[in-house]
Amino acid sequence: MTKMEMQTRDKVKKRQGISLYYQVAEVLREKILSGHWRPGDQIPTEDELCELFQVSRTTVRYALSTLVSEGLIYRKQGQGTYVAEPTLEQVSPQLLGFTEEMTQRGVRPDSRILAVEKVPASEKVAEKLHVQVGEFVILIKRLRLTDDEPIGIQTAYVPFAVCPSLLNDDLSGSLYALLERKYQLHLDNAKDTYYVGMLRDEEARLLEVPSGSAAFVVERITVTSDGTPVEYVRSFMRGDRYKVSHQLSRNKSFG
Amino acid sequence: MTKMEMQTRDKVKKRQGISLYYQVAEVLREKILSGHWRPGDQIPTEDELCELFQVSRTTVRYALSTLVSEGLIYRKQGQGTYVAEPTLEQVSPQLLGFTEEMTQRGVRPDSRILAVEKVPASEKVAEKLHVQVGEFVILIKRLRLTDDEPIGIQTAYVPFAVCPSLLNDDLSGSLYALLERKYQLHLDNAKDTYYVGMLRDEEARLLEVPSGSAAFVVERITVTSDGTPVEYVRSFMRGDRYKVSHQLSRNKSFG
DNA sequence: CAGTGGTCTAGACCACGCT
DNA sequence: GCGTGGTCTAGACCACTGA
Repeated sequence: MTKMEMQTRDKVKKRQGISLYYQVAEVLREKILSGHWRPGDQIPTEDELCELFQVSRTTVRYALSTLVSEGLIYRKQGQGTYVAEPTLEQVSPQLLGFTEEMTQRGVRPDSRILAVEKVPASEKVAEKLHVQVGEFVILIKRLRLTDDEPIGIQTAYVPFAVCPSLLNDDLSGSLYALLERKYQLHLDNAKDTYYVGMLRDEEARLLEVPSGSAAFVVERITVTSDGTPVEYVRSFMRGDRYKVSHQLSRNKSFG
Repeated sequence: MTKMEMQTRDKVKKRQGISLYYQVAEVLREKILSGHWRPGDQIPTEDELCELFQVSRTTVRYALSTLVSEGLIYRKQGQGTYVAEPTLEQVSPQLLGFTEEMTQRGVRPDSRILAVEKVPASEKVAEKLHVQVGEFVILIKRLRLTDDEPIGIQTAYVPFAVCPSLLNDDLSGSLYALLERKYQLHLDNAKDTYYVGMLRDEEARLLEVPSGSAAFVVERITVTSDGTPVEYVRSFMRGDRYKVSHQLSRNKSFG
């Protein structure tokens, strides 16, 4: 397998507050998800990446570590770093955001922001997030895409008190990355509920399916290590294209 | 919360081939698991750990990163590093049959047998059960009810070789109970896949919903402890009444 | 403001897998 | 031997938190 070349000398420099390792990871992630680099390919060595991006080896290694943890690449000591096989289906009961889930499935996630607003919590949202009715929450409504095809519409609610400046953040990417990286929240677990729903006219139009089509609905409440709910999200996924798998075990833990 | 002190100046030096960061992590892990440091406690700062172990900050941070990924500690920028709450029940979702699941949900399960036959495995069934195409399997098709209301139609396939006399058994109750008690199979785990499907005329009639209604489809492959698939079941549940919940947990690796 | 973790540099030497 | 990733140093500056 030939080593992959970087075509462009990608500039990664002090782009307003984005860390270098994050930018490096971004570029490499794109190479992989776009199919520019394919599973099994060896990517440039760490020294080459240092040269290409004009950053230190520590920075390159930190970027690579994040990609390893995402399952996109793996390292072989004494040999090189390689593009991993895409994980076919999400089987582990691991809590992943949309961006992370799709990356792990080996498709390229994207999103279009439909709405970002500060709104008073409805009764339902208040109950889910353990806040008072009328208390401010941030609503984030996004159209989600995989490989440029619309796959679902997600409406997330985050307590305003938890991250007041979220309104100013770039919400086109991973919300979880923001919550963890910028707001230092320690997401711990979530409860997912799956059921069948119906798409209304506008939703169907956005998802490019006939009005009245069935949707695979996912409701999730995400809580941090100290038990605080930080996100309630309802996702209407295209019923014809989305599925979820889980591993269940019989063992009643300790008979 | 008072900052925890290190009592001993733990030696971490070139212990034959064990890396420094690993030794540092080992010592800290022991402090936490032994209860010497308790959840919520702040551990020594990175600079203090450098001093204590006489290693560089990079090494300390790498050690801490491994503990973060293990969920033992978490960091708060500008504040410190703290011992995490132990993860309460990281038990993966429990594998239950229909009868067990509904009993646990507090409703009365019942079923009507629609068909029990010995049939040759189709290509799809053969693949799922790891048998040869055409090899005999037992098909069990049942209408499932809760509190006397039809809720779903289940079609299960069990390799004939696994329990040849299943045809003579009473299949109106729990199949899992039969497999475990009578056939001494040790059911271990299953993979569930959920997606949206469509009900055909006859299925809709049995479920007492309009033809063409959406169904919540569950596909399950159940395997025993030795990895043998013993059941492949596809369930068309009423989309208007059935939902499934799962607990997911975050296990960040890096960041 | 001082103190914390977050990011980053420019080196160094080691352990490993190949030829 | 040579090139790879693995480990490690001794600094530096930044961003965030709390008093």
